[in-house]
Order: sequence, then structure tokens, then C-alpha cells
Amino acid sequence: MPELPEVETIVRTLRPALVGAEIAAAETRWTRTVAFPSARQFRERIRGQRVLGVGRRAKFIHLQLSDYSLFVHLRMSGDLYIKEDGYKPEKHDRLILRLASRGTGTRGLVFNDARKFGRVWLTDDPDSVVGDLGPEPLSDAFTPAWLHENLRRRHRQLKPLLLDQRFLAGLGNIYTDEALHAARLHPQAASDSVTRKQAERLHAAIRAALTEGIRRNGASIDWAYRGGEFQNYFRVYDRQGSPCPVCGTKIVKLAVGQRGTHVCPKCQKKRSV
DNA sequence: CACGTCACCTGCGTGC
DNA sequence: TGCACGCAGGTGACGT
Repeated sequence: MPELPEVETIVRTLRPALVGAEIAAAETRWTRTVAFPSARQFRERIRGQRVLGVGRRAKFIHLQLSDYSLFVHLRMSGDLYIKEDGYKPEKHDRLILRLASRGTGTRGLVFNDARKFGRVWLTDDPDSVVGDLGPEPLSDAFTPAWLHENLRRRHRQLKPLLLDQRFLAGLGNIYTDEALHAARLHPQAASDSVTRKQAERLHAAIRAALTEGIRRNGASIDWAYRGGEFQNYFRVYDRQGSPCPVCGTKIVKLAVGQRGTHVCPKCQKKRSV
């Protein structure tokens, strides 16, 4: 589920509660959730680690620990939250880190994930997890010139390329559809057909969609507990049959690279505008 | 290299 | 009500 803005929202929520806490023990309730190392080594190594910082790289949550980096990827249905003392593990809790914080009792950092796609890594080599990612779309490295140049370097459909985390890191299905609509580009347009001016529009649209998503605390679909409200401001995503906010034409849903894709057939033409 | 297909999983909405 | 089916904020391994 979560894309960059949802992950950022989670990071901002967790940071004040986690920084300074000590991980007293780990309970692995679905061992495949631990991508690296083995579940047993994970439990051994993480015990006694202190949380020095909480950050984000693309859709990865990054906990800087005393001796390791802990990365969490929520994939489609994962969530990460603090549970207070005395909670009972719930149905889809896959990993629980028991926390010993100054003054308080034993809280838990819980990784809940209905579909079991989410993964965690505990490593002293961050690049082994996030080393192949493209630039952060909200960083200075992501410029209109960079986007234009690198779009032209490939011959790909725009949307699958924007979803490719090695190309650009953080976009998912929602924000890609939203950005392409705002930029008036068709998701199946060839990346090397994008003009300088179109790349500038796309760059601005990507930044705007993500920034707006963060400002609204992300989107909550089947996921109300975060209080995100970006879903109330979708231009095209999940709005098939409803009017385009720009021209009133009915939004159409198609499949692009096996992903549900939402476009305004009038605003977004395959052939350049 | 680009793209299609399937796999990984569970839950929910829809339609019969 | 029951049940089959399709679809879901993601990614990665294949095959062509």
C-alpha cells in the first residue's frame, strides 16, 4: 500500500516515540517477514540495540540502531506502530520489538501485515538493501534536467518507468497516476518521446503530488487508522467513471503493466500534446 | 533491453 | 447466505 507520503507519515509519527528507546527483545511471529539475516540471528543481534534515529529512504523505513540499520518495507498491507503496555498480539502481527524506554513500561513496536509481503532487514551494510535505488523525488538530486535526460535515455512506457524504484524511488500506483494526470501525460507514452517542457511539467507534478500527499498525511484506503485524507483529493486514482477535475470528461481505467491505471482520455493523449 | 506473466498472501466487494 | 471471482498503496523472478 504505502507509497512515499504514507511512509513519511509513519516515520514522522514514530520518530518521537522511538528515538532513545532500547530494543529489549524481538518476537518473530512469521519468520519470512525477516528478509535478513535469519530470524534467529535477527532476534539475537537486535537485542540491546538502541534507536539513534528514524528516517526514510524511498518506501523504506530506516531505524538507525547502535550497531545496525533496521529497514522495514511495508509492501502492500504492512503497517508499523507503537502498542502500549499489556497489548495482546493481533491477528496479523508478524514481528514485535519490545521496547524499554526511560521511565515507561514495556511498549512494543509492532509490524502488522495481513498479506505477508512486507520485509525487514537488519544489516551493517545499508547499501545491500537500498543501494540500487534511484534518487529521492523530493531531493535536490531530482531536477527537471535530470528527469528529461534520463527519460530520454530509455525507451519505456512512462508509468512502468516511474514505478521502477531503480529509476526514481518512492512513487507507487496512486501518486504516479496523479502526477501523470497533472502533467497531462499518458502513462503509456514512450519515455524518449517526452519533450523538455513535458519533463518540466512531470517533475513539478511529481513533487506536487508527493508534497500534497505528505501534507494530508497520506492516503487512507482500507487504512483509516492513520487519519490520512489524501484519498479525498484524488484527481484520477480510483475515480473511473467520475468527471476529470480539469475538463469533466469521464475518467477511464485501463491496465498498464498489470497495474490498474486511471487516465482522463481528453487531458492525457498518447501522442504528444 | 523492454515487456508480459506469475508468484508471493489475505481480505473485501461484487454478482450470481 | 454462500460462494466464486477479481482486485488491491509492491516487488522480484522468469521467459520471450
